[in-house]
Amino acid sequence: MGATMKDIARETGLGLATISSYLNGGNVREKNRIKIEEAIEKLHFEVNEVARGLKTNRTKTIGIILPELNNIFFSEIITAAEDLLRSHGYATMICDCRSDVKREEEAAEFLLHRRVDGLIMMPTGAEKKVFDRFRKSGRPVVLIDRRMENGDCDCVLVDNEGAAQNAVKRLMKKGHKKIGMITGPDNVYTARERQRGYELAIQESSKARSAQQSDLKGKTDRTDTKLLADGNYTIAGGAKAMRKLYEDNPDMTAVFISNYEMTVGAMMEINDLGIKVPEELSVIGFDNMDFARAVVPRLTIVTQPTEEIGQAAANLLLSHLEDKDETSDKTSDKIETTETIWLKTGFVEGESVADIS
Amino acid sequence: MGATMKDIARETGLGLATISSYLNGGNVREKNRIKIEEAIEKLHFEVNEVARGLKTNRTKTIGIILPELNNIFFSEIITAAEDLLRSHGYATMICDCRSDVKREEEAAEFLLHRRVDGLIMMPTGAEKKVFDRFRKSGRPVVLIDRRMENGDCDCVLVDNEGAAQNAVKRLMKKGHKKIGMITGPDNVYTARERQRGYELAIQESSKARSAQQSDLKGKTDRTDTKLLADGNYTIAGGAKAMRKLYEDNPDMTAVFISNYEMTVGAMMEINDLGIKVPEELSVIGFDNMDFARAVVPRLTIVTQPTEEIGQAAANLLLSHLEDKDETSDKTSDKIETTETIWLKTGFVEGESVADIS
DNA sequence: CTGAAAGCGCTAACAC
DNA sequence: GTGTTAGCGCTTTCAG
Repeated sequence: MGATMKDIARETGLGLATISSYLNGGNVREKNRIKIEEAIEKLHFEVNEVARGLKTNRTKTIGIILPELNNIFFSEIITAAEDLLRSHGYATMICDCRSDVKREEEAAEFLLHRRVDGLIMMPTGAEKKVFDRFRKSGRPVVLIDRRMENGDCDCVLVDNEGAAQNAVKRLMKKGHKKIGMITGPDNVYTARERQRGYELAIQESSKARSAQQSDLKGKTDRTDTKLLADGNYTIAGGAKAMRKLYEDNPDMTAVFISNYEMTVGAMMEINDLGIKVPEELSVIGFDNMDFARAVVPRLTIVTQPTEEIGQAAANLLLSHLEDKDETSDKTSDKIETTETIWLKTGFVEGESVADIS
Repeated sequence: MGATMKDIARETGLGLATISSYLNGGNVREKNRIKIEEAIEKLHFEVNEVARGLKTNRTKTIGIILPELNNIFFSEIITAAEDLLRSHGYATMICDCRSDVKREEEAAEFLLHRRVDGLIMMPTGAEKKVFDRFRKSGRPVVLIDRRMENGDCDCVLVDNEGAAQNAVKRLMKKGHKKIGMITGPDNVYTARERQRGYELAIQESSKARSAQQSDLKGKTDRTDTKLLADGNYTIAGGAKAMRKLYEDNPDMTAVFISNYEMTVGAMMEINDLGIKVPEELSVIGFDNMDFARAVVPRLTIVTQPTEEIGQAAANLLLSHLEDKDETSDKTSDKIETTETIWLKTGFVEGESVADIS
């Protein structure tokens, strides 16, 4: 098959070390450099990264485990991460676990055998032990989007709570008081955070009101559970939740939907019910600009900085990888502190929120 | 780090060949088998696929090059292919070339160095030489979606022409005569095919008509170019093309849009123009069920069997890979005939086509 | 069925 | 700087 270093050593009459040195950016005498380059050209030599990996115990490959590749939110993140990683010479092995915990574990096992140098993971339900074997063998792990329970692990997160709180506050500023929310499943980290943001906004406003109206003081206006409906982060769930909210709350003037799939579902249902947006109902959705722009009226949405998330994860990983290359083996098992990067969400105004103040 | 075969040989008192045989499914004496399994358990041994790859010259890794990971059509294909490949023990290295020919070449180079066993590629603009180096070194290549010009290469294609023709015919059956089409860029294979399907349908119907009306016989009714508008396969392009068609053809009653992005763009424009679908204009779009269902009225669309495309590509590749494992080295350079798999598109009825017959 | 030994293509001391 | 040498962890003859 392909020519090896030995071949080009023979061709040039030089030793293996010289060739290796050349290939790795070392100093080589000018005329030898030319000879080597000619031989490489002539023999179509290309380094065998597999052999190099065996020797250096570094595959220059990053594993990525995610719940669903076929999902705009994740694929945007991966695109950014893969791009950055590859520009640093790293390949990525992507494993889609279809939101299945068992498959997720298998994927981790698979990547472990492949000896990837590091792991980026958007956990489905993985327990700590799943990725702890990576870290025990000195390979860095970066979590995205969802935090582990006992999470002493690097991660890149978005301020879900703040984003939801902000969205709801904006509705309030436009005079909305009865605001519904379509929530995600309880067992998903981001879903809980977003719900908490909503609740904080509601509580804050009721506190402000009770401060003004002294007669109401002390009376705590808790979240009205009728205004919450679980949409399970799916299209069908979002549609069903929308209907429920609408039927249970005739006086609701606005709804906040906390992920993209549910936003699609809710819009379908809104259309089926013949509700006019924003005249009869104001809507704030989540993620995916394209969809928001294709709907009538254009949707006001919370956006997540997918590109930055992917880049942040890749950079975090790369910094660990490069650290390790520099420090000697003796210090490599020093206790590393974990880092959490928080990124801000965005907000894009459409025409789906009415001012009723 | 991890234990090696040597460690478990020492632990069990057996030779390396026995361990290797066990690991590769060979026959091992029962009591030795147990000893080996215990040692593996105790030492947490796991095969090093990198070393194995160096020895066998087979990395069990497939390279995938695609124009855009962040695209539902491609990501659905990849998801299916990756799934199947991984169930056969193959990892996938995905390279997103951002629809850039230069990046595409770099990706091929990159994967070549990584010694992937095969390549799945959805070409952006790659010339034959880009992947010919794979095939020269005996590694199979499967092309998806777009055919190469001088294409003696395995590929998985969809009957774009037939799909477009069928869509237009369905419009005709409902009484539509002035049917517009939003086309893709000339230099993309699928765009040309879809346009040809449209033209065939138009020509066929005019022939049928002229057969009935003898006075028109011989008068060839060619495609009316005013009814074609290039949308560049993008959202913005689709919107612009929609507007042009609408302005140029006051009597147009239906439009066929030939990819997903342009469908989104066209819908945006249709909404901006205040056109009522299907009362004033019938619409047939392309790809992406979710979008079709979220729009009012539900869109009638042509669908592509993305899952099957991915599976077909993976299977084609796997069949070559397994062939090679079985034949001896002497026969491995036999001339292989290339195979092309054609898949049928689907059609999902929505409520965006009116019967005006 | 099992053991010994060679070697895949590369890097990394170590001498010169 | 450059050549020599010894492996990285595995598979694979070849004997026994």
